[in-house]
Amino acid sequence: MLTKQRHQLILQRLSEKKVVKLKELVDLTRSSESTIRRDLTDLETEGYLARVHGGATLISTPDEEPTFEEKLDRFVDEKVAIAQKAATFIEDGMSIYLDAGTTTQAMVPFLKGKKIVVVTNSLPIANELFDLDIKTFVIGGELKRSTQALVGYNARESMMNYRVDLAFLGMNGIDLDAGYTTPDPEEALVKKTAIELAQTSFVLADASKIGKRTFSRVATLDAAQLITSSDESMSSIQTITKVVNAK
Amino acid sequence: MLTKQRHQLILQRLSEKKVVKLKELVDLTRSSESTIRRDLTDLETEGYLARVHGGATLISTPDEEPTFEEKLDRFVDEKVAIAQKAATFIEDGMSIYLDAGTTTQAMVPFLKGKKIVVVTNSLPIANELFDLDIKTFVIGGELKRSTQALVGYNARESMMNYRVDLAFLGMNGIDLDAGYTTPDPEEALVKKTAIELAQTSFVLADASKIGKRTFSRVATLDAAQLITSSDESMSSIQTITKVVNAK
DNA sequence: ACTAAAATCATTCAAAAACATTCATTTTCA
DNA sequence: TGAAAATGAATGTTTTTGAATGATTTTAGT
Repeated sequence: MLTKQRHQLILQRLSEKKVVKLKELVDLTRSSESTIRRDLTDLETEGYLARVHGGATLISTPDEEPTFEEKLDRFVDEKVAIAQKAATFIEDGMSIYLDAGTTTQAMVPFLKGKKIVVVTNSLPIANELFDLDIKTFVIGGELKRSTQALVGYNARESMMNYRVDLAFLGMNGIDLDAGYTTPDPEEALVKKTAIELAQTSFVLADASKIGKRTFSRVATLDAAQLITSSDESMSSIQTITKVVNAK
Repeated sequence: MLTKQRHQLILQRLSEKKVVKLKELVDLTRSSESTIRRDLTDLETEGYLARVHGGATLISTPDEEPTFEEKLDRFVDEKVAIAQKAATFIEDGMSIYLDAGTTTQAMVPFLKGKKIVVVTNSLPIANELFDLDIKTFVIGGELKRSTQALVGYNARESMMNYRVDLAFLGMNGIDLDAGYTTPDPEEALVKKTAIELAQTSFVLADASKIGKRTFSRVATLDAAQLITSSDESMSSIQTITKVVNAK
């Protein structure tokens, strides 16, 4: 593989994911660690990226260190764009399911004023919806520590009482072969159930999730439309399910 | 996971929750305590957060005044006394139900460290339990505006999946003739169900509720023990059910 | 208020991961 | 063909990490 091509690949991957691991690039380009290291050093001296231990990240703004708020914003930008796009599918009178997760949570502000009913398994989302005065149903279940989501068998049981028009799900892995995947089996069960009870399902995922596969299988790609802002592998996924570009 | 990524996760969580516990971040990032401590010290020196004992907090958190309502509540001391008394009935290994309400919520601090399982229909209580690291199940249902409680038919359905040793309920009216009453029929349904599925039930009520009667009948007085700090009409109620004095 | 127990903390250390550097080999291109 | 450039492996060094230890703070009980 030509040096130019590798550099191109690296920068592309970086612009999508904000940070890349060295090992990741080794796999991606099928070249040695040494080579990737050299590439990263070169690209750094050319000002395209910043090396960090374990890989590289996008360069910070040229003039000044971004403030705390700005950094957060940049991190959230992609999620918000996806969330906003997702919210456009919601019409007055609909009932929707909002899965736990930062991307789906980003949808909440865009629901303001809509005459809808929301079902969710996320405590933070329920709290936000409460503030927005939106009719909200919370499913039962065990409160999971890391994500403040309600999961497990009881959650599934409780969900079966609802039917929604649209379901919006976060996802950790989207892969052509593996389909939609997430690390925790109990969360996977909840997501799976959500897809079952919704008329139409959407998966919200930023570019970093595309091509990834994690432990628990949720569904095949055709079970839900994908809303993302990644161009990468869009074309191949599009042969299986509908893909919405949030840009 | 790359250091940069951890830092971003930490800042993101922090901006959402205002304060984070170290343990929480360990769960979230799946890295060791040591690593998180190092991250926090780094981020602190970079000026992104302030470390506090047990975790970290946003740099400029204007500490919230106790709300108008809280200040106005003359019964706050009484509530705490009742809550503390109620908590003494809970032993390790038990499963308990905590009804939504300020008095039952006051029990939560007294649960710290107990090896129990809690079922609740209250979002605020679930949030507090989350911080205390107590195994928590939330029942499903509609989120009621005024109390942030989950109520209604679906709540009842969802509750039927659990069996608890003890149930602790708030109540608006305790009257010799009318029994236990509460204003909202949907909440009454939930309370009634809780009493059904618990082996032993307790009603927590300050003096202001004694002798009152409100719209919806929950149960007769003998269906639950009463924990109160009122001497008034204690004697007459005692002929019907067990009364615990919290003083 | 005081003491004991528990939780959290800073510090240290060894293992693991990632690193820069060197060098022999392969590729490229004149 | 031969020199320059690029590559990958080998080496020893540095950084990062998680566990262990004891110190410190917080909490609970009297």
